[in-house]
Amino acid sequence: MTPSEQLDATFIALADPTRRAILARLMGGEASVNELAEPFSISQPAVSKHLKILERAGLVSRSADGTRRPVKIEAGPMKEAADWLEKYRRFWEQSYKRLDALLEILQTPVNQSEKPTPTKRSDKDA
Amino acid sequence: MTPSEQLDATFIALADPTRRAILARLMGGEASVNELAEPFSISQPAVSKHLKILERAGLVSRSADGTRRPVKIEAGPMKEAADWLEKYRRFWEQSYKRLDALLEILQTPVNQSEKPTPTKRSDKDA
DNA sequence: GTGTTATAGAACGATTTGGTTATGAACTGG
DNA sequence: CCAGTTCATAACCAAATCGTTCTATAACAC
Repeated sequence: MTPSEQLDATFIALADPTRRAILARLMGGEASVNELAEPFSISQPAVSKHLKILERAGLVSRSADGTRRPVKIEAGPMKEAADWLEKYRRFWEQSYKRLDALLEILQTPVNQSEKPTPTKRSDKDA
Repeated sequence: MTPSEQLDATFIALADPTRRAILARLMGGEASVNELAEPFSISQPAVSKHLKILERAGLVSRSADGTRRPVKIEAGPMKEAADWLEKYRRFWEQSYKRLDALLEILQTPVNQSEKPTPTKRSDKDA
């Protein structure tokens, strides 16, 4: 899986409220499929499908334990997604800094700065 | 739009490599639709659709300028998504700490705890 | 064994996505 | 006014999502 495909799978997995709720639930510890299905008022096969999408992204793992398949949260891919977003956090922080700088410049008395559009006025003035 | 729907829209928007590339391109400054379409070898209407999804998530904004509709990146929703992921970053950092603590506990002489699978470790270690 | 429980999978349907081409609307410039 | 540019929209298609119900598998309990 390429890094881009990994990001695809992770963001797709996070783009559903049921799956985010499943992850939130799993932060409290492992859970079986039926335990996960109960509070969501959706059928068990629907939860199995969500788990497959989460598994595809590497966000959860399962361990066979008899008939149970306890689901456990995995952090790795989420960190990659967070790192990706971090790049943009830096960008918009820079933007705010640039905006601050611009506001400061706009408050200084602007007398003789550069002309934005140097229209070729040749004979009338200057 | 509820916060959950906002997160849905944001993660959906980020779950496509073309849209992530568009955002990356926009970090270099505003761009017109055709400028965005060119490097991706997809049609202009396809880019318009991607922009609509990005706009729905509030990740980009457009300003009417004649026939041009320059596209600009917006930081707000991305920050919300990053904050959401941050919660999980804290979780897995805690997990690592708990793992460290567990490993430490496991190295202390365990005498009388419950044993689910009492492997025959009778006299050597402990 | 039989029966129950836990889970996966097949089959189906409605909706959404991501792409296309063709067309229409709005502004620009001669 | 006419022509060209920029962009959005409509119509369409293939594939994926998200849900359902029904069934099959696998392990446990009796």
